[in-house]
Amino acid sequence: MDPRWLDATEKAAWHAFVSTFHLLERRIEEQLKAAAGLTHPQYEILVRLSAAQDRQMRMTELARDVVASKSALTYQITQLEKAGLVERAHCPSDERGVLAVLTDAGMRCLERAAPGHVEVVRAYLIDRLSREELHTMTTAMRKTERALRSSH
Amino acid sequence: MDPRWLDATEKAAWHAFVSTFHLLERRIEEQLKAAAGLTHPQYEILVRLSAAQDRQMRMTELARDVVASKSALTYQITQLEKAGLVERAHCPSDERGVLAVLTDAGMRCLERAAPGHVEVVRAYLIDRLSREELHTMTTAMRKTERALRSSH
DNA sequence: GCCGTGATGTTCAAATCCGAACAAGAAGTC
DNA sequence: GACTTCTTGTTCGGATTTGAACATCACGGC
Repeated sequence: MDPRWLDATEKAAWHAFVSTFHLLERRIEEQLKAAAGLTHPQYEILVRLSAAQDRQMRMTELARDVVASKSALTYQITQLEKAGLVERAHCPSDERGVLAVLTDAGMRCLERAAPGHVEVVRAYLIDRLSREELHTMTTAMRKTERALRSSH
Repeated sequence: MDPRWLDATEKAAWHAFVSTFHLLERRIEEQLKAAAGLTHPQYEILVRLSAAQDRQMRMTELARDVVASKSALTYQITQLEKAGLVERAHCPSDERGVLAVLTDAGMRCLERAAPGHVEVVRAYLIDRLSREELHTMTTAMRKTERALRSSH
């Protein structure tokens, strides 16, 4: 039986989605590298930690949040630790557990990088969309996110 | 002066966008690897070539289309060449130019992988959105894409 | 024609990501 | 308590990406 191919509208939607993401990702990497010597994954890690209770999070939870594999997170936390932006700590409630803790230097680094980052996200995405469009996009993305997270 | 931070709605939109893309990308990689031993970038290359005049394209143009760096494309074309899915040819009109040409084996490989790929894109994104949502998302993505492409 | 500027594609080292394999601890069952 | 199963985080090898440097060729002005 023949698969249901994508029609022109659907193809356009998919293609625009993928291309735009990659282009935006590039611009973001460029900005973060210049402003604070960070990669996007690293920046995302710092953001989550800064928003977390006591500025710390379990490795697995953090990996889920930033959508990274466990090994990728291990690598990035090691890098951030070398840079003095994050520290590892034992988890009191679980002997196996490791906590990633944001240091003061990490917080300052984040504060230095954040304004320029937000600027880019605004300039190329957020500020170009109406409130209506923004809401629709969020709804759409959430549907897909839920489906993907629940099916694994 | 203080930057205009993202409010809750904007932050939700941005976060949903990034997370969803990464999750979907993972699922796509998984499907393509299982179905045809391809990565997503490789699949995208085959798709463009299959749609191009004479199933061939200049390296630079192809790189722009799939949003890859020149060196990344060189690497992937080499991989696809080893697999017999693509061949390199001299460009008649430009002595420096290189043409990537889709082989018959490449076409067959694409035909084998495509149905399952479309299935995933449908199941997690396209079929979950109304025609209205689809259109809004495309418009939104295009605005950003244009802005990013024109500014570099 | 010649020179300066740009474009094209490749190469290289370094950084990063992934997945599988692994050791260690938690959690549930009997 | 002993056993099985699951979870946690790391390690390792291999694959991929990036950006800079490079050689080659195209193109415009003069």
